Amino acid sequence: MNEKLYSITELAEEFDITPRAIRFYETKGLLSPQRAGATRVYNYRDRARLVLVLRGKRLGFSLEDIKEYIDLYDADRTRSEQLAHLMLVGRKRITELEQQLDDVQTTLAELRVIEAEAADALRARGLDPERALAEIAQKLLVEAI
Amino acid sequence: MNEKLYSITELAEEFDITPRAIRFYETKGLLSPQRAGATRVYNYRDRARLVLVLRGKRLGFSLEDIKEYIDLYDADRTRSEQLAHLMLVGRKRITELEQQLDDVQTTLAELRVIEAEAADALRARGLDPERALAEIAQKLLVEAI
DNA sequence: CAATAAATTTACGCTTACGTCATCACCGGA
DNA sequence: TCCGGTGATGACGTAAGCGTAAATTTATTG
Repeated sequence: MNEKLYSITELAEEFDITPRAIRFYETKGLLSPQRAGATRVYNYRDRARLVLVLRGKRLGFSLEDIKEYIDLYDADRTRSEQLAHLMLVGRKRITELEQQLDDVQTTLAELRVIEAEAADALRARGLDPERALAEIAQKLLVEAI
Repeated sequence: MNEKLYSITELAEEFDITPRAIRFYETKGLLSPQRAGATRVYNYRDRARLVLVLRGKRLGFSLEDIKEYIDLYDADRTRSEQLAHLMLVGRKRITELEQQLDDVQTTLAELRVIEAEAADALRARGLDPERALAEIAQKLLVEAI
């Protein structure tokens, strides 16, 4: 059986992004699908790279940083020097991410306190926080139309 | 005793930001210091608002979100609505950060695999990974000069 | 009081990550 | 053969959050 292929809009819909974004990632060297004529055709490897790109974005990385990260996977491992370099860069990234992990946890703790305080304040006014939340979410939705 | 007052540069230096940033926050309605003639003069309340702004930024909120939060104490909407809105925005951010936490951990695991595989590959070549690492780090350092 | 230093306003610039046309080509179906 | 849909390629637009002059006024200091 042939491997599964995807069109640009199929991928876009799957990940809830636009074809424009996918093309943009390509101009930045993050993707490089085959072409059938001029039409882009994505295989599972391209799809996997896209997944990495989107995860990097959620982590708050720039596309340039993401490119460096992805390039680690594809790094040349034939020369000892390259392997050592890979270890070096990998360790650096690990250190950075460990710091980020710490930051995120601290921030999360702080946000949970804020949320709890807001809920308390609403209850002190005789309101059910969840209901109040649902109502304002609804209101903002309506206003947006 | 009169309350303590601050110039724009004093505040800027204290919080390690630029006067330009502080003026920018003002144009966005986040601060509204008194004026002595044309010169901005900040009191402790203005300073407290600035602290809130910077905290909000640390937590990853937009200046617009931060404005909503700060206006909690001014209220043009009802206070309950503001509180509910705060909860809403806070929860959204919490969800994002929880996802980030997950992503960071996944990425860390992957990087550790890459690092370990590189180390193995080096050992398979009869090299000590730590030495190889130290050597290439040294080499890159020298090249940088 | 002259020379700096500090502040103000105005306004254009910059970067990242796309959004949004406009124009054109191509492919399959009625 | 004409049409609708999909895709491609420019190219300009946009939003956030300031940076960076430039031109001027205001304060401070020797």
